[in-house]
Amino acid sequence: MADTITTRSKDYSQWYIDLVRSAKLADYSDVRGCMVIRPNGYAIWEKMQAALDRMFKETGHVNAYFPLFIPESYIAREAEHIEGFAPECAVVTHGGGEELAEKLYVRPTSETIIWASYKKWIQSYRDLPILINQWANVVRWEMRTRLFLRTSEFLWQEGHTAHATKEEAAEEVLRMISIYKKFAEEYMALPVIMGKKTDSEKFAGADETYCIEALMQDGKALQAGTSHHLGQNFAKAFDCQFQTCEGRLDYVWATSWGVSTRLIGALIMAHSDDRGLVLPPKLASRQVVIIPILRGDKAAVIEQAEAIACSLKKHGIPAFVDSSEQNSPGWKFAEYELQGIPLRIELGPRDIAEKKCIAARRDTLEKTELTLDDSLPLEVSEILNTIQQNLYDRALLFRAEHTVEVSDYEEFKHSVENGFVIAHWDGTAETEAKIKEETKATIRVLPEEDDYISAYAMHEPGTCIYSGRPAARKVVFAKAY
RNA sequence: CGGGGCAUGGCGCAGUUGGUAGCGUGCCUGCUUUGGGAGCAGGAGGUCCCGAGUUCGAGUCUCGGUGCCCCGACCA
Repeated sequence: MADTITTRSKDYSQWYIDLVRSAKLADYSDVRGCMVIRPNGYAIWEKMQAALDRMFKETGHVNAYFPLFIPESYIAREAEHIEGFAPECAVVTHGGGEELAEKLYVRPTSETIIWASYKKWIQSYRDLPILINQWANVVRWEMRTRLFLRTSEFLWQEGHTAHATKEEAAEEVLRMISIYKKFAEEYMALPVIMGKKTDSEKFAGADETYCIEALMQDGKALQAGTSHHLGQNFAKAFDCQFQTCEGRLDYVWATSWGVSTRLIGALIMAHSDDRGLVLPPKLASRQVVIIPILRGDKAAVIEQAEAIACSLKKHGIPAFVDSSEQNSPGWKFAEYELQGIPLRIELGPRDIAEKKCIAARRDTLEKTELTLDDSLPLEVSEILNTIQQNLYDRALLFRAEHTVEVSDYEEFKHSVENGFVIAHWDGTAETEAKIKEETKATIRVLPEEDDYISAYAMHEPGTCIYSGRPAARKVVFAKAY
């Protein structure tokens, strides 16, 4: 018997772990809370990186790299920042066998070390804006970890920009959260709600935090990306002033934004099923697997399979043939379904005689016949597009079916177990905290998208779900990862 | 940091009142197979987490460590 995965209905959390490990995406390491990202998992990250990196560059950003180690004094510069991050930092106290004069923090995020450089680089408004992104690893000493979703070390990208005006920084914050939304929806086939965080859910050191929130199959929300307006907080902490075009001195305005390997977790939990991973074609490094049925004239079957792979590759579709005789076709079907290859083509002597092949979709498990002629690459390409679209539509439908609007607190408590709950909030941190304490649900997002706002009449005044006081607007609640 | 659980071939597990360490799967060799995780035969692979103790004898009992996983509080 091969690996079996716990079903989602039996134990969602165990299903997730089983899937990650049996699809060979990641493995536990001997270091507490740290994981090994295996080639199958890393390939997804590389596809994500490629798409995001292109979008960043198209909007004028450049890549750079800053040190892994941050002097303790830097971390301590910004009050909220150190309060938020210091408790979960790994700290280096020795180097070269000697105790260090100043402790070095392994970066939990790089605002401080980057702003130490920006201070040196910025004198005039002519030096602005600075639009830098960094691909890096960061470390946060988490209490409890989960593969991809929360590990002590993780991979991410962090953009850090510097601007002459508050407005320009605000535009950047929105530009980047919009890119994240576009990426989530177009590449990950993952519908997300874009909007603002409440003050208590904000990034440590930010004036405003924007986020994209996604819904997983178990009804829990996952923050998939964030973009922060840092105001002048870090510029002030690092004494970073510039001369404006009017000749005045002013502090620089800052943003930072990031997504991490957590996106891989989001991808898994949004689309996959009890047979294993389901990958959107745009993030699959291998989109088509061709499985020859080796009987009769084996060489002829393999030759035909290779020919198909070759013609697909010529049309930009990454395809490969598994002609090994060590495993049966049935084994291969199951294995590549587990790995989430979007499309499988089965090809045997019977098919070749009839000039056709079988195509099996991973998302629906449907099998269809395709004709073996020059139109094949085009047909395959269309199926892949259909799969990509279907995954998005399916996830969007799921979200719609798991979003409810409530005005009664008892109903709220019940509904919040199943997905997003839209309700009126009086705008106070006290109410937010009480609700979290009683239900473990948090305010995920104050939506900023017109479509979403009008669909749920988010700006309609009403009565707070908890306090009964007047509420200016509705917000989106959920239990979160 | 609180509560629970686990530690035995690569992986998953069993191991009775303390008495020669086993099963499934995977791996290697060969043959037969191949349209939904193939069959037969042969084979390799173990400081039973670490340390002390009890005992003629400890995977098993006692004490002390360590590590990991799960459930909560913190978090992308």
